[in-house]
Amino acid sequence: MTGVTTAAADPVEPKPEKPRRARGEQTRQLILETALRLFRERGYAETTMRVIAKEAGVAVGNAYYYFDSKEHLIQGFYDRNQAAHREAAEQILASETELAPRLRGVLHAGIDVNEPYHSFAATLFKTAAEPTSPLSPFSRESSPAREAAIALFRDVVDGSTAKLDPELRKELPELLWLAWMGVVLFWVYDKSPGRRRTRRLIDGSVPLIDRLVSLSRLRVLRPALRQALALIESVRRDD
Amino acid sequence: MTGVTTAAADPVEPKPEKPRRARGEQTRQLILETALRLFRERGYAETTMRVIAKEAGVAVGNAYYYFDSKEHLIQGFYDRNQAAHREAAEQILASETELAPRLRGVLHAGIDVNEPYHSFAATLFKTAAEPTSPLSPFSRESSPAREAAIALFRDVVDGSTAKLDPELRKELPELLWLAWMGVVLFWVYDKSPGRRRTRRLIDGSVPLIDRLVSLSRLRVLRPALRQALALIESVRRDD
DNA sequence: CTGACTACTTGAACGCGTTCAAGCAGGAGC
DNA sequence: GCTCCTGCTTGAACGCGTTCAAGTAGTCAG
Repeated sequence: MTGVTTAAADPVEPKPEKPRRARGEQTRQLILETALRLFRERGYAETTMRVIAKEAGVAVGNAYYYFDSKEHLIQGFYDRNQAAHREAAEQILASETELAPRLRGVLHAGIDVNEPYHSFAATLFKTAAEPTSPLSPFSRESSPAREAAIALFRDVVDGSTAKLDPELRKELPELLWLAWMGVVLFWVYDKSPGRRRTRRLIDGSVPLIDRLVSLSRLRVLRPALRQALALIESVRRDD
Repeated sequence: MTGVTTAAADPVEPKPEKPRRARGEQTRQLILETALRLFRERGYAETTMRVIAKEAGVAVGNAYYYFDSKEHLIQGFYDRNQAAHREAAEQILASETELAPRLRGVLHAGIDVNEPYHSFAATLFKTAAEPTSPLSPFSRESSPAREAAIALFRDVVDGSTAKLDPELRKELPELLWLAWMGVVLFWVYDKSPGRRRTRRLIDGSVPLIDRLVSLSRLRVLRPALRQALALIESVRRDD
C-alpha cells in the first residue's frame, strides 16, 4: 500500500490486449467499483469473489476475465490513492518554505490519504512485500511511480530554504523516500487508535532529520557524512 | 525468513496445553520433519497439507491437532536457523572485544546461516510480511524469539569495550535488532551473486554505526541524541 | 478386571480462490 | 438475411487450507 503512493499513475491496466469495447469497460468498472466498496464495508478477507460477483450481478468467472486475481483488484485502489497523495502534497508545498514543515506536511498527507484503507492496506502490503511482485515498490514495474515519488521529495528539498551539503542534497530525496517507505511500513503495523503512533513517529522524526541535515555541515560530522554517502554509493552499485 | 533468526528459542510451542505424552510428541516431530523436508524439496506453496499428512502417514486433521495452521509449521524452520545463528555468533563474541568487529561478525554470521535458504526465504517473506501473520517478526507469537534475538545484540554491546552514553546503551540492542531486520529486508531483495551487496551493506554500515555511537558522547550531538531517544520512547508508548 | 477419562486420530465436509469448456451477442462482410 | 468472428459471459468443478463430530486406545482409580 502506498509504498509507491504519490505518483499519478495510469488508472489500472486492462488484462485483455484486444481492443476494448464499451460494454467490457463498463462491466470492468462495475466489478472494480463493487469490489472496492465491499472491501471498505467488510474488509478484504471477508469479501469473497462470489459475493463481489453476485453484488455486481455477474458470474464469478467474469471477474476473472477482467482481473487476474482477487489481489489484482487492489491495484485499482492503489492507483487511485497515488494521485490523491500528490494532490494533497501539492497544497503543502505551495504554502510552506522551510524544510521541516514541508516534509512533515507531505508525510502526514500520505497517511491522511491512506488512513481510510488501513485495514486492507495490510493485505496489499503482503503482496507488495514479495520481492518478485510487480507491486513491490522496488520492482521494475513500479519504477515510474517510484521515480515520481522521489521527485516529490526532491520538491520537498529543493523548494525549501534549507542550506545543506551539495552531495547530501543530491542523495536526500531518495533517502527521504526510503524514510517514507519506513513510515509506511510502521503505519501498516500500527494498531494504535487513529494511528497515533505513526503520527508521533512523523512528528518526532522530522525535527530530528531536520537537525541532522543542518548538522551535516558541521566539521566534526563531515567524515561521517562522507562515509555514509560512500556507503550508499557502494551498496547501490551492483557489479 | 529469518526475520527473527538468531535466538536460541524453545523448539516450537505445542498447541495443546495438556501434559504432553511420548506418543504425541513423536507424531508432532514426524509431521514437522516431513513438512520441512517437503518445503525444502518442492517449495512452500507447492506443498499441500494433504501431501504432508500422507507422506507422514497421518490424517490431515492430525496435523491441525499439533499446528494451528500451515504457516505455524514454518516456525519450526525459523527456530532451527535461530539456534544456528546463535551458535555461529557465540564464536565471534568469544573472540572479539571491540564493538565494530563483534557487530560485523554477528551480522555476517546471520547471513551465512540463512544464505542456503535465500530463494525459499523470499517466498516465505510474502507470508511473514503480513502484519497479522504469526510469522511476522513483530507478532506476539514471535515474541520469545524476538526477545532472544535482542538479547544477542545486548551481548554484542555489553561484551564490548565501547564506551557510550548509558541511555543509548539501554536502547542500542533493540536498535541493532531493528537494523538487523533492515539488513534481512535488504537481503531478501538482494539478487546480486553471492549476496555481495548485502555484504557491502554490512561492511559499510558497521563502521558508520560504530562512529555514530562514539560521536554520541560529543557535546554538539547530545541534544540530537536526547531527541532521538525521546522519539523512541514516545513511539514505543501506545497510550 | 472394568469402567471412565482423555490424549490422540480420523476423514468427510465446508467455503474459499481460481479455472475452463461451453455458450451468448452484436457487428462486419457478403 | 445469414454467417462468422470475437469480445464477453456463464457456472460447475477443482484443489486448496481448515474444521469438527466421531471414533480409538492408552492409563489410572476402584
